[in-house]
Amino acid sequence: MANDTRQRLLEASAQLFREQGYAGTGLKQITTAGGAPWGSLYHFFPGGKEQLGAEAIAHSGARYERLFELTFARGGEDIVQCVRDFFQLSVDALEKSGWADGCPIATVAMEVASTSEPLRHACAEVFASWEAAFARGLAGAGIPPERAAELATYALAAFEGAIVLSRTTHDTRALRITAEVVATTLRAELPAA
Amino acid sequence: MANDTRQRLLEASAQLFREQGYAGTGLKQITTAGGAPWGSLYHFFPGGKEQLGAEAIAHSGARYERLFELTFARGGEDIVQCVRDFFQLSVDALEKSGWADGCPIATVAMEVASTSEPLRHACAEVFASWEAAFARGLAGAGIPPERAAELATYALAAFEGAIVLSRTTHDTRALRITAEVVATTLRAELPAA
DNA sequence: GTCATATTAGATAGATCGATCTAGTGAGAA
DNA sequence: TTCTCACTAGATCGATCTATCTAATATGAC
Repeated sequence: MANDTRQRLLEASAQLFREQGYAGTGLKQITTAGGAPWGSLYHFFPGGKEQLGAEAIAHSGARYERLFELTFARGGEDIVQCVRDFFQLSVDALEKSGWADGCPIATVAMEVASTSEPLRHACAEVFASWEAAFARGLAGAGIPPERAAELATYALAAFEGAIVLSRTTHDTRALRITAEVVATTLRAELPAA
Repeated sequence: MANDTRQRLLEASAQLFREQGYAGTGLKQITTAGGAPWGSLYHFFPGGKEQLGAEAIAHSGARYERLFELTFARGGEDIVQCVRDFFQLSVDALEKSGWADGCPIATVAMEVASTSEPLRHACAEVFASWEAAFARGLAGAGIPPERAAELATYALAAFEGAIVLSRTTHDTRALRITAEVVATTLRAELPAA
């Protein structure tokens, strides 16, 4: 068909929501950024802004999950180094984008937690998928599954919070420090080699 | 004077920004929630929404900093228990408020990081003040000042991220797990008793 | 080629946004 | 009292928001 308008709208939405949040991004801005005609927006997303939001969250979530798995797969056995690598990806992304590209959904997640149940739920599912991917990596390194799930939640929380701090302060210090402490903490949980 | 209109506007702003974010909160909603006449808003805050936002951030930040210091003071020597207590405060606040009261400024911080330099700076200052308060507590427990500053950044990041997860999932699990891991990590850094 | 459908085009509605303005009210100072 | 000034009241402005609507135009099936 050679028509990727829908995809462009989705990616423009994901990028803008990531930077400016949900309420702070207008549909007009999305169509402009996506190079899509206004009429197409409600054609592809008849549910309006909320549908666009939900799909953008899921889209960003799935892409980031692949990044998780790719990082863990590339790291092989050394799970601690994988964690460090993943933090480093965010360091690079923040610096490269001028502190715009933090977590793809955290901004929206906080905004909509008390204002839109469908969007909150979409965010919760994404976080759960990331936690699961993280937990698989930790379990693969020999940590008992139940403990791996707990540590995945912890590591994800530390990661998200470090992004909040680094993006706000325009300084990667929080991400770098948090990466080291989390890496050390996780190493201590690994089974004796 | 017996006129606390300005204060009511400030507190209503702080509460609404905390729940719904900056862009998602209208000035009309603020005056209504604060029981203040529309005309008063631009009388007390001639700088408009941005001034109101900056002052609300500083207001929330100072109040939360006192909560930090109060928790640390009450805990006496046992810094690890202080950390646990502080996480517990958030657990209680989230449950009591129906998952509305998370971090007082995180939602706004993420939103404005790429859209308003004055507001971003206000958030950065608040985070710095919390880190400093945290670091004082850790240093008071015998951790070398430089390391205390690092651990404060780490603990604050973990705390913020856990709030993001708990508020989004409507489950205090992330906060509870993160509190335990962080507490264990910090205990290992304390000088031998 | 013809027809049905998918997509685009963009005007428009109706609401709400932040901000400004003038007029009015009220309490305390002189 | 009378004056002054902090504060309130709320209409109003232009911009922007989401959403809907009708036409026009492509596109692919047959």
